[in-house]
Amino acid sequence: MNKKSNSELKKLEDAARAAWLYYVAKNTQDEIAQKLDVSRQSAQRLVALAVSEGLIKVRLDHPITRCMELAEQLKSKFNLLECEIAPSDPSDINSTYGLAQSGAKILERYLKSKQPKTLAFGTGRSLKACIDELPNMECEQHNLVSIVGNMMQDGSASKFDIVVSMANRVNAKHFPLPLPLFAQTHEQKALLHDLAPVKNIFNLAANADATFVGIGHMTQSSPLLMDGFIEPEQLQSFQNTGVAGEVVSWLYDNNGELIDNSLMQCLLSAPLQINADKPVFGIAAGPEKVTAITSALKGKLINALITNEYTAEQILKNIS
Amino acid sequence: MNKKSNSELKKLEDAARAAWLYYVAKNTQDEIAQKLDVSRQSAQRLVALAVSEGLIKVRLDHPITRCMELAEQLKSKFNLLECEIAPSDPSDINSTYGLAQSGAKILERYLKSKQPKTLAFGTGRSLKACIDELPNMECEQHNLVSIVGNMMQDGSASKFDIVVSMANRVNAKHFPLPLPLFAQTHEQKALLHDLAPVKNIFNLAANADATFVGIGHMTQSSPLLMDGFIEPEQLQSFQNTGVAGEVVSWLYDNNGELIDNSLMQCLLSAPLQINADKPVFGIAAGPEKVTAITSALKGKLINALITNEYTAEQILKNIS
DNA sequence: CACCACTTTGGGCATTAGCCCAACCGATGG
DNA sequence: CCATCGGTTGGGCTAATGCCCAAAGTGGTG
Repeated sequence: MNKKSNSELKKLEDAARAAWLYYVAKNTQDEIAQKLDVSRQSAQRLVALAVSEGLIKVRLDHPITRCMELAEQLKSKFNLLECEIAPSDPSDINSTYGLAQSGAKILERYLKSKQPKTLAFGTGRSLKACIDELPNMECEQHNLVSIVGNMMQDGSASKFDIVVSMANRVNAKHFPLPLPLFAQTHEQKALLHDLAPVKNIFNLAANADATFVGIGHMTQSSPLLMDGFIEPEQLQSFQNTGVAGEVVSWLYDNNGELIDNSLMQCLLSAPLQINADKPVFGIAAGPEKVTAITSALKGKLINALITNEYTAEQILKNIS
Repeated sequence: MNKKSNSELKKLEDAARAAWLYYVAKNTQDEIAQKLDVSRQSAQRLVALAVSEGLIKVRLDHPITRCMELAEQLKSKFNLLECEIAPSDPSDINSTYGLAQSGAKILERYLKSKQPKTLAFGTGRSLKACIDELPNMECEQHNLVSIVGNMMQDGSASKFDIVVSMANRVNAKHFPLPLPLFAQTHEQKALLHDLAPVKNIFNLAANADATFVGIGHMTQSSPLLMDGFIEPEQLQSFQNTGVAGEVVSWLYDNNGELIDNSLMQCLLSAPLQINADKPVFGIAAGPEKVTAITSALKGKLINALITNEYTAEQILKNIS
């Protein structure tokens, strides 16, 4: 995916120049146009390109009091190791702007460590968005481990594979889990889990310094359904049998108790490991996710949370 | 030092919110004003406050960033009209790969102008490499002038003659300087400089819209020595008498002061003309060149610079 | 070489941002 | 109670920005 043609790279370089002049040197687009000898409109396009290509990262460096209070409350209610709340856009509760930046900030903290760290990752759109907010870094000392299979049924790699795209960006050793999401049978599952590389990956994951997972919900827009891992009828049956959400595809009920059914018995994801001092971050926000997040917190499927102001408020309202 | 009154803190928080809505959630200031229930102007002030308080961090995630910063530093330290820094290959500090492209880009900017321009040129390998990076163009409106003799002692044309090979490529009117590098005597120099075509060329050069020169260093690989213009003993004596470098064969010391000796008195190159608004670009890079470039900058023998990242860093380290 | 499809360019225009300034507010002291 | 003063507010103006669209350029194909 990093295949950019030479002319595209050249253009990106110009875009970076333009963006630098614009954001860092505070030039107007007119001035940039002069300096790069292009028209004003082209300069504008270059700046826009730099932004849309993600060359420009904006970060807000202020502890917004309200968010900190919410974080504090959630931490104490659910005994969390960490909790980060991004501000919400009050007029658009569905917006997850900001979540990615907050997640990236946490990730960066681990990545910047000189000590080698092992970080484990689930899947999900929010998680992917965090990766996209990471700067390019050199982190050869760390290990990135996938705890959920990255193969689609047809053998292609999942487009939400976190570990690979993250490794591209931060240049760390990475261990994608070369398995589909579900096995066909119990026996196959046992077989696959007995493979040496898989055992090694699970072992790394079990001892990871931090784990980052998305939290899937069970409405019509459930990620499992959207990405074709389950059928609409299955989703319906999950909803009917009280499934509240999923974490690395482990389904759980309203109390966060893992559900044991035939599907789960074929699930190839690493078992969820929560131990006292290693954080397992759930990353999710939005009205649809509130129940799923609340339940995951109740069942201690996660012990750290990255969400936004709106979602945090709803979670606290849910349990009070 | 962080003594902020309560109301100031409150204001900062609003500023943070406004800035978040502006930069992260991409709201317009009007929308922010509505959401925070202030006037549009106040919203603008809040955003400006957040920026000036450093709450907003903009990062540009592209290798070119470093180059732009270095260029800015050099420009302000030496009061340069222009400065272009090409990225260096970190694993090979000697490589001048990229320098030629950067130089060609600047040249092209002048050549693309519809207005007739007069461009003056010294000699040098780096400069030649820039020419080789130029695309073929039709530039009949421009004049290309040589400010250094292109004749070898035996009457053949120097292989580094810039103006001729450039004219071949861009099809512009050109004025090679039909003189050797050095005259035999003062009298001969006066005679040659009095020739009408030479006077015309010097006149054009003195009023050139931009001048491009290489920067020669004084180690064993000095271009003057390599090309047979001076003898090893002369080089040795230059080194002993504190010659730091040369620009169009004008020798100068560590402070960029021109050196006056018998050889210089016979030098036929055009005098160096630096005036406030016409750039004289020095083009050079590499560890051997650092001292020569630094001195030329100090002495204002050049007022614009094209070099690479490594060299720029060394220059800045040299003078700090 | 002409043709078509696709991209890039820059003029024109509506929207947005930045800033000056007069009016206003509220605390303080006479 | 009023005068003063530092600071804040929002009207109004201009510069800057973002975007549409027609036109020019580019590259691939028969």
